[in-house]
Amino acid sequence: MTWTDERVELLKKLWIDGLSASQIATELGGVTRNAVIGKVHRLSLSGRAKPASAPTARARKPAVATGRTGIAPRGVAPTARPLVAGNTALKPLVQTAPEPRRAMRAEASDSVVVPISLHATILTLTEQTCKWPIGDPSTEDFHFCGQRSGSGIPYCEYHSRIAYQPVHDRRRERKVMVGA
DNA sequence: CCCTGATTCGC
DNA sequence: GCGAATCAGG
Repeated sequence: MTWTDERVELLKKLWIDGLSASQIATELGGVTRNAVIGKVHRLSLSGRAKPASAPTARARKPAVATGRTGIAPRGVAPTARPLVAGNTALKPLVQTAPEPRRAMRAEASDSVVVPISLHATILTLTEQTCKWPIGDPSTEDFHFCGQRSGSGIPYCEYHSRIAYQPVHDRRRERKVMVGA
């Protein structure tokens, strides 16, 4: 894949919007997150909202006897305000989020431990983190479970039990949904 | 483990 | 210029 003007523009937009490198890579397609990060640096777009943090010295190699000696100073000028982004992206998703209905009357104390919330936000969710909504979407404390979920499964083991309540709730019908 | 971004350096 | 490999941190 080549970095066409359009792709670069989209990259800039998404990066500024606060998406992670991997998310952008997925969005663009044909590139890895490393490619995205590399490009971001070449474009000097790095450090998008770092008010103040320790310089955290970083060096990949022990710097053996190679020719390099000095460390290129990296002047990071904190200028623009953070401008926090992301809130708007939460709305649409929330509406689609499943309702945690009180279906779990059985305490589900089988063997599954009630997961403690990791306070995952829309930005920290991935394809393998539990997307079970917790709290009131209209309030600040709203978040997602965030537990590790199985590959491709949207919820952790605990919430999957709640989400996928078997229809045969001891009723006479036994339309087993086999197949998958 | 999974994920983040940062950096280096062979290509 | 590009980005895999690697690092450091959460």
